[in-house]
Amino acid sequence: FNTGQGQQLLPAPTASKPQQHAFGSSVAVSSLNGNPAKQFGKTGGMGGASPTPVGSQPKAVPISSLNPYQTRWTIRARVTNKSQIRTWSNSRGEGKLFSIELVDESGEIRATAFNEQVDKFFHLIEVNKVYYFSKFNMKIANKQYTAVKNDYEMTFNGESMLIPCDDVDTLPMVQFEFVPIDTLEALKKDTLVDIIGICRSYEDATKVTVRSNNREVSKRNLHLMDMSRKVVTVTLWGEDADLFDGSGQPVVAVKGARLSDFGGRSLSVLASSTFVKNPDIPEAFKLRGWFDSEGRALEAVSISDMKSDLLLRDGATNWKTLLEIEAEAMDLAGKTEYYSCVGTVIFLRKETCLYRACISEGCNKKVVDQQNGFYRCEKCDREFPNFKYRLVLSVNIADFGSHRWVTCFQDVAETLLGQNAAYIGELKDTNEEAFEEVFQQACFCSYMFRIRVQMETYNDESRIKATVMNFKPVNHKEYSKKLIMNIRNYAAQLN
DNA sequence: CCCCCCCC
Repeated sequence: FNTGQGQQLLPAPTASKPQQHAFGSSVAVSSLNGNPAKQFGKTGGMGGASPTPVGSQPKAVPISSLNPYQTRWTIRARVTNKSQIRTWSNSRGEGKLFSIELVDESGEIRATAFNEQVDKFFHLIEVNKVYYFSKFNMKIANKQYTAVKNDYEMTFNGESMLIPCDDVDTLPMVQFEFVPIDTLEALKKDTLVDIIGICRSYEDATKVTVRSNNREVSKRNLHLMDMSRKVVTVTLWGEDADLFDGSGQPVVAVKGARLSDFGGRSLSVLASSTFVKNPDIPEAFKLRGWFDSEGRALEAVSISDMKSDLLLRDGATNWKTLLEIEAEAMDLAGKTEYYSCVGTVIFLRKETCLYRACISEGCNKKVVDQQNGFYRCEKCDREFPNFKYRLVLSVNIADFGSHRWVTCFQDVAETLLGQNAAYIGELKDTNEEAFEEVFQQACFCSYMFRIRVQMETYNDESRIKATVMNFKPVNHKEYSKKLIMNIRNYAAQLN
């Protein structure tokens, strides 16, 4: 067993970072998989080839001192999270993996095991237990995918060793860095955040069918409120959704929830997130006290059910240029994205914008002219003596870098054209000049658009399907501010 | 070497 003692004489690059004591809170997590590790005690190595000599105690360095340039070290850390085993298959190959999250007094780090290492180590590791870890590979962590606060990650290899250690009370539990709910609006979509709130209310679990794989999965929304007086909707998935009991308005803490821009701002609890009900931490007690004394009486102001026009506010969300939308559509693969963009209407496809729709309430299906004064709706399986015009308007919008066809349905198209569908239909049938005029008026106007983008595939050919959800006139003051911010950000990237 | 995490 190598203690890596020499390493401690070297400067530890991150040991003096304030982050090591910046952790707000620490909590024990109950293990989700009842999979007790064998207790080899201090003298037996697990997984490694060489046993530890009797009576010797590995000398541990702080997690915060780990880096890719020093390899002979041992850390002593508590396992605060352990994933399930997952398989993957992509162009670079396939395999299986699991990962764990480790905490000591100095910080935290994630470790991932692949393939043979999964077979060797998965069953030996138990959540909340403390182990000595040595002989791991180190690599740069991709912060995009983890809420664990470390620049590096450990990877299990054939030499890796872990030795169970009697629990050390001084070792912290899960580490949170909570952000107040009212600050979520300013954060980028997809950011991973730690959140704590009172579960003020919660919905029943429902089944949803996942578009990409046609699988059914449970989901359940919770509504969390914190001392910023704001409420955010947090979605649980699968078994977590089915098993959650929110009775008694418990405190809920999540490490590594993903920020979405649905409804404004909402959160999704991922498989990699750590979810804790009524955590034993000071923030939870403070929140409980605040809620019981005053929070409960406050009106719930949600950041997750913004009116759609508010989604066009700057900072609300996901601004892109048309080029960026196009570039990102490539890896959309069956998923849906929402973007905000500024563009100018450069063309309207007026010839095909109207269709004759079924008049029964809420149907709107296209009807077939029976040439006998009646119009047949296949969906309703009925014939009617009349129809109503509805709009499906293809609009070409342009910005400085690109242009794109987008679809506007009924209400959005009526607003864009400044006339209702019935009137436009009437003009088409009776006054071609006035009909033309409507479209000329609508052309070359600039707007802030909220656009839904999906990748559609017809016989092996993919194309971008874009729908305008809503739009509003360009607020030039707001837009200029945003452009100036972009320039600052680009300049910062160059440095 | 993963990094999918779903739905409105």
